[in-house]
Amino acid sequence: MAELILYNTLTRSEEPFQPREPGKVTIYACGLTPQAPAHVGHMRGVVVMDIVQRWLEQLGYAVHFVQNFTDIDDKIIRRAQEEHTSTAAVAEKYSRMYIEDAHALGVRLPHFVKVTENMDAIIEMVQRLVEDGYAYVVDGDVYFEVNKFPEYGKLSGRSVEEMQAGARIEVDERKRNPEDFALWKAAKPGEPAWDSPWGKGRPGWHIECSALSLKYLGAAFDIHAGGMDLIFPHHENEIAQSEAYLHCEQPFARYWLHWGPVRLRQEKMSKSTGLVVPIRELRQQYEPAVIRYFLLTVHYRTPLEFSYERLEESKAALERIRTAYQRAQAFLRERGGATADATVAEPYLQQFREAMNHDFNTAQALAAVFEVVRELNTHLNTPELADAPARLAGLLNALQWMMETVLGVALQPDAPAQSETLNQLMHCVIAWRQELRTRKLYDLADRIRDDLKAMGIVLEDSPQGTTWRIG
RNA sequence: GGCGCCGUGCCCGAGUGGCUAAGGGAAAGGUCUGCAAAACCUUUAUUCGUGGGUUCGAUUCCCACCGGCGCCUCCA
Repeated sequence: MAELILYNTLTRSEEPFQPREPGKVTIYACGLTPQAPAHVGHMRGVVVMDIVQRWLEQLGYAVHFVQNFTDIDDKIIRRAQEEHTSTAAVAEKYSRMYIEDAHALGVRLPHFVKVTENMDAIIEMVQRLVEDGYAYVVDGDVYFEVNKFPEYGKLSGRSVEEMQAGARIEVDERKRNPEDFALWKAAKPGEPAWDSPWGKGRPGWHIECSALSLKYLGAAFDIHAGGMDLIFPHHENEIAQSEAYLHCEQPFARYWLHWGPVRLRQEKMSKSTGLVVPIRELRQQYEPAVIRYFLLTVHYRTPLEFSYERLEESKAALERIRTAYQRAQAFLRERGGATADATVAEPYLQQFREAMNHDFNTAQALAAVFEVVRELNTHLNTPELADAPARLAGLLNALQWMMETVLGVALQPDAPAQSETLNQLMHCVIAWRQELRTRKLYDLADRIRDDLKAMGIVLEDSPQGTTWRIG
């Protein structure tokens, strides 16, 4: 196994990755509250985690990846009231949409878990925190007492004193310290509620991720991931309550991975500001592969500025990769295939692996992809080298592995599937048109080309013959 | 106010204490070609926000300043 380096928010440095258990990786990512259609910012996280999972698998690990749905909270309750339906129906509706969007982007779905289906684990955890003196009960609410956990602030790099200095938290008289946070909230009339030792209520936001990750992955699982905006307070609180629960004998998670925000007009894309591009909407305009490519052009921790100009650039860049891929495929098809020889591709594969091993640097990995593309095109342009189809096949395999297997970007556009019949038909059409060109009947030859173009089939003439591709 | 991140060519965006500062998009010129498209080659940063410092040597480390952003409240 190659040495994977990843950036750990907890230590603010890059570290060699060593899993809890050899050969196995456990990952937990905070999912979303399904109460509105997902936007591009959500999808960035989804795609980043998909890449992480894919690359770990390429390194030979068995990956167990769990993600939650916060299917009960204030916003869902409000939404249910607005839509005159139940909270369960709201959560179900938007969870489905989310899964559908993720699936469309070529994401391999994680093991989803829901809060409402794991109430027992949550209550058990809160109960133990109360028993152990880390939490206290007030009027049916349960709060975690931050002062009981001396390491509070270690993830986000802030201290309780600092936070009190800049206090903007509204003071709740019933809390012992302003920073204390709710583990359990007493039910208000008309709200969905669950029985607990403290009366009817529902979990606070932070406790669910701790309870679910510990239940499904166990203490000291490998990677805990989420958007950067979750570092404080969400992940800070998760650490406090989880490590308190574990009696500070084990760390909660070994590595903390956070992806950067997507911005729109210099501001974070977020529902609260209304600056949002729903992924549904974007999917109407761009095929999933282009959206995915766009998300991968920047390192995952860097903020990504959303713009249609950038998407157009991504589209053009992907087009370049696909053209080379299809030209090479067509060439090999004509030769009846070849045994792959990977020696030409190996330096680029090496470059690609190094980039991915360095904290999943997809932007850098794409440079290797384009080196392969150039090499492929050069081979195709040079008849004497083109006599080495084995090397072409090797490059083609490398390209396919990089783009499709690892990055998950489809090299065949969403178009009618290429069938053997279509291949044969195109073979004939090209032969007929060649005959016309030989007889200098260019009007007819051009008309064939134009008509096919209108159907989405591109013909390209070169000294080595005519090739076709869908595009 | 506190904590943290960032500022690289026309645009986007990797990166490193010293090797030609990746790659993509765009533009211009060339090659190929019946034309078109694609492709290939060349050109667009003696320079990496500004000013100091450390060092034999800094875009890369430290400090200050300017500019942008994130978090401190729900947030992917």
